Amino acid sequence: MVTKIALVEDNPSLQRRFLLNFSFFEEIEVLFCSPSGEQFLSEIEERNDNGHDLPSVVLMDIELPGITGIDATLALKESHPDIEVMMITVFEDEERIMDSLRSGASGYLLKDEPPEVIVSSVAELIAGGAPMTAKIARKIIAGIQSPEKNRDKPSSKPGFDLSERELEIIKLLVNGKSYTQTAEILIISPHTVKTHIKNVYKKMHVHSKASLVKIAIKKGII
Amino acid sequence: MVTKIALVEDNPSLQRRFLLNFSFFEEIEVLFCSPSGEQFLSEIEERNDNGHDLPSVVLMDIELPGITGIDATLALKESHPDIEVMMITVFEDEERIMDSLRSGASGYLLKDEPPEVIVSSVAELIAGGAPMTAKIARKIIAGIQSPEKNRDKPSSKPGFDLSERELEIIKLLVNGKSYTQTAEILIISPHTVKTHIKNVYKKMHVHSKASLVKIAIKKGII
DNA sequence: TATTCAATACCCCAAACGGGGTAAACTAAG
DNA sequence: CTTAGTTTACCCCGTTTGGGGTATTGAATA
Repeated sequence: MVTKIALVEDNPSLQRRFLLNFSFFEEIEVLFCSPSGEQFLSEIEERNDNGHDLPSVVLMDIELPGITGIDATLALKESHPDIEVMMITVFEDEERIMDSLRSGASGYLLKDEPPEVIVSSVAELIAGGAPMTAKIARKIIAGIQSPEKNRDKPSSKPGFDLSERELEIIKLLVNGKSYTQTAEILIISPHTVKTHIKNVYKKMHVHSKASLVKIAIKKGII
Repeated sequence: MVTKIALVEDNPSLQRRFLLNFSFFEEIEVLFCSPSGEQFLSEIEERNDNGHDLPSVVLMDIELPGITGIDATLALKESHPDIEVMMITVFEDEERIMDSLRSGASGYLLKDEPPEVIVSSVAELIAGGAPMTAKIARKIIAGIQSPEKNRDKPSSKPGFDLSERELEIIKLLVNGKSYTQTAEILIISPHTVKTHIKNVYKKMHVHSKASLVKIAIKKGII
């Protein structure tokens, strides 16, 4: 069975290296490769709308121009919870590992893993596993056992490149306020609130308040 | 300054004891006393709609007929985050204490506290404090330091006396589905989905999907 | 048996929401 | 000085949601 995957990687040479490596494995088909989280999410939306193939697995870099791979994962999982995400990155700090898993990634590998390991990890992921090295597994256990690092920050920072005003409006909406009520509280026109929300939806790649609330809570914008 | 409070207590003799005790303190005015969480929430909604006085502080029992005081607190905080809640109960298990605090209660006293302590705790609560006995404070620290008891159950059980079908529909809505999509997935009419949601809203005392999503996540109906 | 409850489905209607525009005023950065 | 970004505000449109009903069926229970 051929597994369709997508890459999110901004470094062109690494991108080429991945594509070359995967070309030797016929069980893997790379559908597309995006250089940023935003472009990746747009590509997914477009394919979804046009009825084109979607990947079963996404190999996601963390450090990217624009939104992080962690936020991109959060947004992807909101609209496509069935697509599996494996982080492939140079970072191995507890913080980013835990944030990735909380965002919905199921695997976590380092960039220097040999191609065979990455390919077999993709298979493991589809089989329902959670591929990662022993070293990373140990850090995850540590992360779970240190509650101070879990509390008060469900994920990382605000993220998604939102402006102050946008965050302010999100907080009110998440707390159950309508556009009209939010407008009254901030003493601006309801049209303005709507404009802000439209921009927020574009930035976060969501299409409803329910999804906004879910992601906002996960990211701790409570 | 007179502080307006409300009581939620089903035991009639305890109810009378509280009312009698508070009558000796002119800084406390008991607006009303409800024998169940549902009746309390309805009373709050009615007063809010009619422009009548709302309490600044609610003394909440946990064990109640119908929904628990913890769920009543969760629902109250969703619509009125400024109303302070102090649990007054016979329970002192870590589980219920933590659940109460997660639901939004700021104080936690035992029913055998002398009236002066309760009255001064109300003042402390309004001043921004978190009144509780040393014994309970110690249990809270323990609760925070035991992550196994935090994970996978943000609060207690489903709660709110929801039926299986209602829970099923809530899960879909919280995951971003519209009424129509939910109806298609469950192979029922969108009218039926709406009927269920109307019933859920009544049970949970919310009036929007955003609030539903928030409470559902807090209670782990994810 | 009678009654209650869960689940189903429809009616009506007004308000809220989501997405597509355009555009002005102001600030900050190049 | 020009460009980019933020905040403000309006237009259009169709869809979704929330709240008020009523009503039938089947299962469980008093």
